[in-house]
Amino acid sequence: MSAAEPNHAPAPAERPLDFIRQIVADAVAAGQHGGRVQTRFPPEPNGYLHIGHAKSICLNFGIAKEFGGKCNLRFDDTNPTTEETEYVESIQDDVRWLGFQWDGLFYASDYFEQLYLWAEKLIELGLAYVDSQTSEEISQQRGTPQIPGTHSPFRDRSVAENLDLFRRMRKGEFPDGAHVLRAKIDMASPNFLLRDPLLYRIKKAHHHRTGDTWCIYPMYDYAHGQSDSIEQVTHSVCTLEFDAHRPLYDWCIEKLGIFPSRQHEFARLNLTYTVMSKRKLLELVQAKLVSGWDDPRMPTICGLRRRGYTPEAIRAFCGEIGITKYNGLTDMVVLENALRSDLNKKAERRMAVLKPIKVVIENYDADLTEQLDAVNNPEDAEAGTRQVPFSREIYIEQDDFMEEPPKGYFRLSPGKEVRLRWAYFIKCTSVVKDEAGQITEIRATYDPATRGGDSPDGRKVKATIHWVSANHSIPAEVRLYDHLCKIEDLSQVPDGEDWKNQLNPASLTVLSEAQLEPSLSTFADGRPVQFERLGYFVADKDAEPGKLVFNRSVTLKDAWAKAKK
RNA sequence: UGCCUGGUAGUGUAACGGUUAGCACGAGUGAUUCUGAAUCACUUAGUCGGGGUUCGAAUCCCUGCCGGGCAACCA
Repeated sequence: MSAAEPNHAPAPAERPLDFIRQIVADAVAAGQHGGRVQTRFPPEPNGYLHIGHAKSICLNFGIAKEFGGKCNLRFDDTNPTTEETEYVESIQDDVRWLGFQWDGLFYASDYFEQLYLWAEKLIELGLAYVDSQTSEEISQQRGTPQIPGTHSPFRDRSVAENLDLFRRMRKGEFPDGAHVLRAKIDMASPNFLLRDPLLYRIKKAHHHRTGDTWCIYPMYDYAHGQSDSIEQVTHSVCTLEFDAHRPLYDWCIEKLGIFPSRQHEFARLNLTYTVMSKRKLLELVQAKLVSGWDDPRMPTICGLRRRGYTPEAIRAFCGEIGITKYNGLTDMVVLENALRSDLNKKAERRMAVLKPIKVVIENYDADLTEQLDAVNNPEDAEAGTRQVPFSREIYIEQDDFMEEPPKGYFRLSPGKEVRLRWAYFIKCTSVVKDEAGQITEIRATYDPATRGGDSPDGRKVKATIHWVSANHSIPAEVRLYDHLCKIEDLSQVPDGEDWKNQLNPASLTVLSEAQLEPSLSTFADGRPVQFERLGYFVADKDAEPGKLVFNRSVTLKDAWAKAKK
């Protein structure tokens, strides 16, 4: 590292370099590849991106940016049976939305011809052969961790025969599964991936980009490193499970004598109370246990976006969690705090009553409506003020009234006085109940001298509560979200047990009776907003004319809720 | 049982053989407050165990324990 030249050094990073960035910094300092840095983000278009991908995106694009390099977006589309254009498009949307712009946009399928030619080269070098066994036979010969594998009876076919068969595989002369191309490495290697790994398989499937041009497709291990090499990727960053693949990655590049991209592995992100596997997320979508990939409970980028997460919050989160090889479990509150911290600065405040109960202010003129000034964002003077209508009948939150308050309860109760935010002090005089004994209405009086919320006599109230004017408020549906899963660590679900049993049945609560202050109608455009004392919210796309729908992005911290536990 | 990896407060991380082992989140206490929010201050708590090497070890070596990964014609 060069703390060497303090004079014209850029602002020092607040954080020390993570081990990947350190590797890059060392390479640059050593003048490797002339100091050029090239990374890539290589998703397979077989699902939507999730927050774990965001970690990788921030890393790869971040490195390129910080070291004056470039980062490509490359679709790893070597398996036509699982990949779709829908995913290609969503991935591009999500990467852009996160705030990154790729330099090159590529597909592994762009390289099929080159990859094929290199496969012929491996055959000619005697390093690859066509195996005509079934997958079961090949699998059985692979051996076990303790027992070496055994050679395929086809392992010593001549170069000419291999070449002929491989070319005919390409031409489509054989059905799926009839032959595969394998590398000839070492059936006794302790690393299974070197026990003559498959390079190509026959798949007479329609590819989302190459159509029916090909009927043989390269395997990941054969395609990935060579694609990196073609793009002159200097640092190929991937997750830990590919660690064991590195020797094969290096083997291909070395035998082919092509640009030496190098692979480095970091730990993937795990978050509490959610799932982070494309397979499981797809399962949720297909089983309709969520409304889609963008269900706000999903940890997908589009789900988080719909939930009200901002790119800034996600990027800040990714910067906070660090990059290591330790396979940990990050607490969901870290993500939530990243959002709170971003939105606290930029979300305007409004009042909304989620579970309303009516309050009648007995000494307030029934014909009167006042417009009261309210601050839009105490954290941002630029946000200005607005006017909120006040009248004799208002709604407050059911949770803000208790007929028999427990110790430590500051809010409204019989005989107690609270402040209505930006309005008046009110004191509860009585309650009205129905036959069942349910409170249907709260009666109160207000103190005209406290207009605006300040008491001239200096008397204090313990609580300030939010409210809306019953005659002016607009109804809305509000959706509250909780953890997708009941348990913290989904990886602890034993094999053979359905992980879906751990889904949280209370992950979605729909409140259809909410009442909003009138100015909230202008938030239908999707700007984030804080409902005072409740949390951050965002309008949902399900809204229709006359029917607003808001999603709760995240609650505010709530010391009272915590105290009650 | 083989190979590869990893193990620092509750959680996520920093330390590059040389500080009283730092930071963030959480938790707790207090101040402040027209959001039980935010903000501010303080407190809490850690090098997986055992051996070695060294003047000095979280760091290097050995060993044990624990976690993760690896035997798809998936990526």
